[in-house]
Amino acid sequence: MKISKEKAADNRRALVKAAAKLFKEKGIDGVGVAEISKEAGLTHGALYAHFASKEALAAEALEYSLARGYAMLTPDGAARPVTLNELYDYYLSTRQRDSLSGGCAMTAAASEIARQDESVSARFTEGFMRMAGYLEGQLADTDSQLDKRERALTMLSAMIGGVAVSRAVLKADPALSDEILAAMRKLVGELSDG
Amino acid sequence: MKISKEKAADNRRALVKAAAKLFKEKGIDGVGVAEISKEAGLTHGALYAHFASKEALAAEALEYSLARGYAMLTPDGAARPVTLNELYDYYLSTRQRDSLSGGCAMTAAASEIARQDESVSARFTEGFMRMAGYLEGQLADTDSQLDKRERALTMLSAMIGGVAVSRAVLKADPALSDEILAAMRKLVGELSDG
DNA sequence: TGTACATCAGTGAACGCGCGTTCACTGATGTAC
DNA sequence: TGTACATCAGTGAACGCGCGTTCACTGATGTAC
Repeated sequence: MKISKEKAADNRRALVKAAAKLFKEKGIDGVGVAEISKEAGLTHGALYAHFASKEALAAEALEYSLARGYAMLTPDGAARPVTLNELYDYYLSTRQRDSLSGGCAMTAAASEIARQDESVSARFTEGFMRMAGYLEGQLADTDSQLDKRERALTMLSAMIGGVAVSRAVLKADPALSDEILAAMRKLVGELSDG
Repeated sequence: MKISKEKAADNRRALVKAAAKLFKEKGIDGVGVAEISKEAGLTHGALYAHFASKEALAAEALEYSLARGYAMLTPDGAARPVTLNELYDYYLSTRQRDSLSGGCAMTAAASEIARQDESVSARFTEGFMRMAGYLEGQLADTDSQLDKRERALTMLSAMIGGVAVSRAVLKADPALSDEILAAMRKLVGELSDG
């Protein structure tokens, strides 16, 4: 049956949201279109009325996740201003580590992006630079040998790596996992405001 | 036909080596047992004479990769002693970034490990701590607020994240990719010897 | 405003394909005599 | 040392299954008159 334009737009959004959640949780290769459609309350056929392919959906889902993440962590989108220390606390919290589906898409996808093609890499790069640019603008002067842009790029990469490693060791050594998050929190604090 | 014990052991090693290479290149979910067997010059049936499952092979392949990486980057195994600066130069080189199959397994697998089960997480954790322990022992005193262990854990996580991000943005922005590696090299240098 | 009908989002069966795993079989190896 | 035979690594067909994608069909929406 045909559906109203409004409802169809809702369904499209539901597909992107479901894909964003499941790709972070299980990886792009780890989820099928059937599961994504089901999560969105549709059948897999409907997915192809909105997206040319699974890959096109992946690119849009990544864009959605990164936009959500940016809005959550910066004053532009947040209900109230977020300080850099609050951003670090959140990003390097056990809460964000423990929620693959709710956490940052850059961490969840980091090592997988290199294997996807350029449309996905482009979305990742935009999201990464948007966040790095924001960070750079907020950083204080320190006596580091690195300038603000260098610090912003390395801090964001380091946090992504820190959470990824923290997640990777979690099952085998939870105490080490916590220790890595805490140490990384100290490091970015030091890099942020000397 | 039956094969000599020596040849069978060779074949087993070839399977582990092929799996290590292909898992790094395409991810664990991204390669099939048929492709691994073919790369090793065997059929998929032979794989099951040596390993209980694809997952058991994955755990052993990860262990193999990490042992190789450790041997390459530390004096214990290397033909000649390797200094910390040489280790950083190698790890954060475009050469290692550009070779998924030849590079470090921790970077290639980082965000995928969290989705595998405990046998894989355990191998990752062992490899990570072995390298972090070596790094800690080699670090100089600095005026950082972080002690040596904290610096070793964060430096290794940061390098893993740096290479992963550098790879993720490579297709979309090669200059940025180089910039991230160079900035991370400066950061670990600063953390290493003040 | 009421009626006729074209549109098209969504359904679900079907496509070919590759997945991980199993298993009956092969035949050189390696052992027992 | 030579012969008979048990072993078992490796082969390749077959298993059920889920993958991404296509397509004929449905029927409420939304438009034209």
